[in-house]
Amino acid sequence: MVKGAHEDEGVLLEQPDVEDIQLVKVLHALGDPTRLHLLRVYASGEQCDCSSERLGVGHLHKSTVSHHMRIMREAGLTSTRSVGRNRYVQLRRADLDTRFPGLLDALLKSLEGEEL
Amino acid sequence: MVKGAHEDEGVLLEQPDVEDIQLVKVLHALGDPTRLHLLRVYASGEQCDCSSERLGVGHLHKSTVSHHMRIMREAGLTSTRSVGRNRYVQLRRADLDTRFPGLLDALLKSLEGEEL
DNA sequence: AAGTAAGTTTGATGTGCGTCAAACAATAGA
DNA sequence: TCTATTGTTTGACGCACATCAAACTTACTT
Repeated sequence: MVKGAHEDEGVLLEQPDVEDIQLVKVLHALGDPTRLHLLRVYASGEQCDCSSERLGVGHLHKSTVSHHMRIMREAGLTSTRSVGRNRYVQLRRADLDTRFPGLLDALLKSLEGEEL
Repeated sequence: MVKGAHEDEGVLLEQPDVEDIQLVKVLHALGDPTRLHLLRVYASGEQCDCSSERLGVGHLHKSTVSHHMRIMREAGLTSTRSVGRNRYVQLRRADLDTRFPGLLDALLKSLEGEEL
């Protein structure tokens, strides 16, 4: 229904304002192999459905994945839209670039070819 | 004794090789307010004596500071030389730039004006 | 040699985290 | 209206971590 894609619909889950994003929380959120992997996934795919083998976290319980996504969202890394019974997650690239210029790019570049 | 400064003397404490520095460990090491503060200190002062009010961690026990410095060293962030009964710590700028180009600069820039 | 100073190490403690399982909520489809 | 699906929430468990205190090591000083 509606259209084929999911542009702007859905309800945004709670997330910190740009100016409230704290570096130490961002780094803490990324100091975990699973979440660092998820960062890479969200950086590749524009936005992405959650809890699935497609995220490369099929070995984890869905509640665990949900937990990780909450931490990333509350750290200000990701933005989640709830549409229907799906969640669409995307990186807050613009916000992160505003708050910490160059950091995200450096992180993603550092992540290339990194084993987790 | 010897000369006035401490250029190359001292014994290097154990630290990972450049190619063994893992991003996730670096980020985990920096996902803590105290260690993020220490990063800023080591970035300013070329190298620096440890365990003191001068580090801005006077509220912590010396063993706690030692613990944090060990974690940063084992993550590959810092290099520690033991000379006499002092430790001299410095950022592994070149190594970090080799391993993760642009990351350290972005981190330090993001750290400017950041409250911890 | 004795004492002092700088750090590390070990042990103990409380807290937070990653994980799973089960229960719950909300929505889509029959 | 049932039923299945998607994801969150809560509780429990084990493990890691930040912290302090005390003991230990090493080295400078007198």
